[in-house]
Amino acid sequence: MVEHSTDDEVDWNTDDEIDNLHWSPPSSPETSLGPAGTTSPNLTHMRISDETVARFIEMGFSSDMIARAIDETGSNSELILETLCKYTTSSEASSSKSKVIDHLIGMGFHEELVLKAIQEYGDENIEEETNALLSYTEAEKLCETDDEDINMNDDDNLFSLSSDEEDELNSCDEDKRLKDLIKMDFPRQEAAIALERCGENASLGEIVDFICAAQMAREFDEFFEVHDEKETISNSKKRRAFNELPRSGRKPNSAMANDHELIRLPNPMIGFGVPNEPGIMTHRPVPIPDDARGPPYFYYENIAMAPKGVWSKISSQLYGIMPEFVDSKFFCAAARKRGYIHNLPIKDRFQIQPPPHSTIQEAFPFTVRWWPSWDLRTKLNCLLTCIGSAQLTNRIRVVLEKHDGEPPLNVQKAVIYQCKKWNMIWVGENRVAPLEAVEMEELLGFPRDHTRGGGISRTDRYKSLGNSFQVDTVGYHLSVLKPLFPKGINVLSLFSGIGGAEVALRNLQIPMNVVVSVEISEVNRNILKNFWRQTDQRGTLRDFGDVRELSNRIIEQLMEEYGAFDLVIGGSPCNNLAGGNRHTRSGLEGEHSSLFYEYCRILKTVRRKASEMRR
DNA sequence: ATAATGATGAGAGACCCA
DNA sequence: TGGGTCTCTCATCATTAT
Repeated sequence: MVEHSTDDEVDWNTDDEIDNLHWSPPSSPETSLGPAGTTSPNLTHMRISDETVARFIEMGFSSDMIARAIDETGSNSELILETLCKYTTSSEASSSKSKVIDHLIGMGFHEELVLKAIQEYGDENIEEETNALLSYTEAEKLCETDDEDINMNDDDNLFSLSSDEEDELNSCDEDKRLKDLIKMDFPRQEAAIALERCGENASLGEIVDFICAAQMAREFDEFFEVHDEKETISNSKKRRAFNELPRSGRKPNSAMANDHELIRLPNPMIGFGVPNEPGIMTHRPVPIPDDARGPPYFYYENIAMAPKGVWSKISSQLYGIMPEFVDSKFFCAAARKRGYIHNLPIKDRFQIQPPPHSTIQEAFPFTVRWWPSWDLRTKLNCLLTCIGSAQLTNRIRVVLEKHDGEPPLNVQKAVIYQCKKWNMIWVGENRVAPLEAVEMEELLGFPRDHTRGGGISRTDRYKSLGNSFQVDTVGYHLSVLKPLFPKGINVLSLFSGIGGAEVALRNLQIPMNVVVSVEISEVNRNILKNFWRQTDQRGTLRDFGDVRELSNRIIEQLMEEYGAFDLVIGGSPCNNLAGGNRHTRSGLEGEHSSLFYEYCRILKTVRRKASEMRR
């Protein structure tokens, strides 16, 4: 056995094994490793006893919250309990005012309103602040509506609202169309909005269609009691505000030069809320525009950490709806930071039961025996498409075996760096290993062996899993569809992959009457077909290869054959957006990621055809 | 011919501290 | 508040093995 080394004695730069293999992180290895990002303190290694932790868990607090409370208060169990209670009652886990501000701004509220709310309610209670902000927003909407109502009453000519001379030139034609619509018994206000939204070139039929779609959408919203009718006029203003106003002046951003670089990620990344965490919202801070309301509903997904400007561009192409950024670490034991743009209601979401294990140790109990006390991870990083090499795990074993007992800090740091980088877990004494595919399936919420067999190679299996949805996260968002479609749902699933959307709907027990799936990979299509057969689905599964070959005509034919789609769901390729891509991170216009525009094309075709069918 | 393997950083947000 | 540092990221490609 090699003699124990001190930190000073170990020189990684002169160690042939280490130096040649680029073990150490690029920055200074002397800095202490602290829990950050997706990692949090391992409860079993904290200063308080396991019994105390177990007692808190029995009391219903999540391990994440407990870890955070310990972080903040130290080892005094009474203080920890007090802090935990504060979390649950005050809905605020962060003591930092700036974090609160960032979080609220990340939700989509304007900074001015956030500061006002903080001033009135302090920075301790996000729930009250959220309510206050919603009140402000509602009040603002009412003012805007009133203003426009007054203007409209003051002058019968709708276009006297605008000082823009160009509008006035067109006012005669639009005025005639407005009168036509009123004669058709449409409310004046709705007709005016429709005229404004559809533009001067829209036919009367298209405007009528717009109004019908808006009315139908409102009926759904009323069902969920999430929408105030008076907000309609202000939507376009809200959208402009969302896209154009600086979202915070507190943190100057060099990239704020244009409109497409203003969307910021919320911290914590919980979107409109996640189970077991404070801050669940029942109203969107920025309402969905009339022309984007469902049905049909749509749900779009891509990576959160896309290059600057990408999400603004995506949002602008999808009716200006604000993305909901969620990290799946709040749903399972692995991080997955993603943005979702959808027009689903957000009230009364529920989690698929049973929920997944929330820590690595709970998900993979066999690792606990081998997990060293100096590896504080409780959550894995994002599951990617590649795994760590066998050689790397061997090097780690060899180096650790040189040290009897706990290795020196710099060795620990180097090992942890590699474990985090390659998402490896402890499977034996001094032995780490990348996740097995079946373990990734479990973390992502798929049935065991969902991707196993049927002709897929091991490499492709990892690739498919790395590209997939986290089922529980998506399922939580889709759960609101369950009461809406008790008799089943027609789904258009684009970029289906291994069928994350389908698995989520199945877990939610929402019957799938028809699923039209579009997926370029044959092995992935086969995986979905196998799932369909294996789960005894009664509905119809149709599959297509390339989205570019799904012409508008084919879409219309499918809708005539099966009826309108109720949900269009999919995440377009992220290859050209992902941070791990060294070669072709060319942004949304890249070879693969530009297929996003196919999603938009298909969605618009589906919505247009659906409205025609309604008529 | 197909599958497995290992080498290949930059970009951007989070965090820390003066 | 701003600058420095830490941290993480739905990957691609050439080479080697099967």
